[in-house]
Amino acid sequence: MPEIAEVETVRNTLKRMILNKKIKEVNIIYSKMIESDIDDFKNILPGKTIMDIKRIGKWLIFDLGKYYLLSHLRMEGKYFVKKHDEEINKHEHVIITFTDNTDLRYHDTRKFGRMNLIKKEDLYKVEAIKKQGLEPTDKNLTANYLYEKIHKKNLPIKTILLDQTIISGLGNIYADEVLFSSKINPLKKGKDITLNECENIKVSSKKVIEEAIKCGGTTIRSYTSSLGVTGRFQQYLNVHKKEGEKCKNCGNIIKKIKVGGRSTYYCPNCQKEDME
DNA sequence: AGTGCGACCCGAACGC
DNA sequence: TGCGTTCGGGTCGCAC
Repeated sequence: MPEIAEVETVRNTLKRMILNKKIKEVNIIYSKMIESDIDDFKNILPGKTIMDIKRIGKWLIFDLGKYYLLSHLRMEGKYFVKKHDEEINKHEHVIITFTDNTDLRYHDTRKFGRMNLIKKEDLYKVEAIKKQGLEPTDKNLTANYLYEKIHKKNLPIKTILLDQTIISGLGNIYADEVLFSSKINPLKKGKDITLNECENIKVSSKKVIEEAIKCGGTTIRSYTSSLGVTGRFQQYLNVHKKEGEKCKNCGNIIKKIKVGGRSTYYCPNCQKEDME
């Protein structure tokens, strides 16, 4: 599933492929994908040039000059660059055609992804963007910042790590990996997390995300990043999707549980419940 | 305010 | 084998 490392990989790949291309026309096949006005989307995009591609948390941001096109891939969103005359795949929902007759095609089997065309000055009026917390690589992400955000919360730390308003960009895969690396039980409540553990979470999230970005992200289940790029990080996963396998650290069997409705993998020995 | 949970989707995995 | 059912996963919105 696209988490911060996957989105970053998509961003870098797309920058190489479509930067400076000029939009000729837009074909919206599945209109629920577009959160902003559909007519604006069709009318404003033609003539615009892809000036830059940025990212905030898991949001991909196409810089079009006066406008930003925001794109959230949710679980299975991908981009492909194809020739305009290639047959349209049934999971391709939005097609942006450039003046050189290549397409940027948004592909999403689950149709969960969303796009939003906004004026640049309105970026921080978008609620989801405004609320984004600090990224794992942000220098301002400190143990104290985390401690302040979570020490009154009664929620399991796993659930807290998925909250984008605290740390931005972690999803279900990396949250499990960060907790394993921090040796914290996923069910431990926010209010029971010590400052020292916050330091471990900070260090681990930075390490896990930087490694994952270096590998081009994780390819798991149906998720492959765009353009045939296959992430290599899955071979470095320690717990996620490893139920029944031996912990690489201690040899105990990795367990799978549900936390806040989400599948959660952990080592019951390395991440004991009563450990501080 | 904080928390919990269903809805959104549909391919894959599972159960019989 | 074939069919019906359940699951998963990020985020939002609503209920408590």
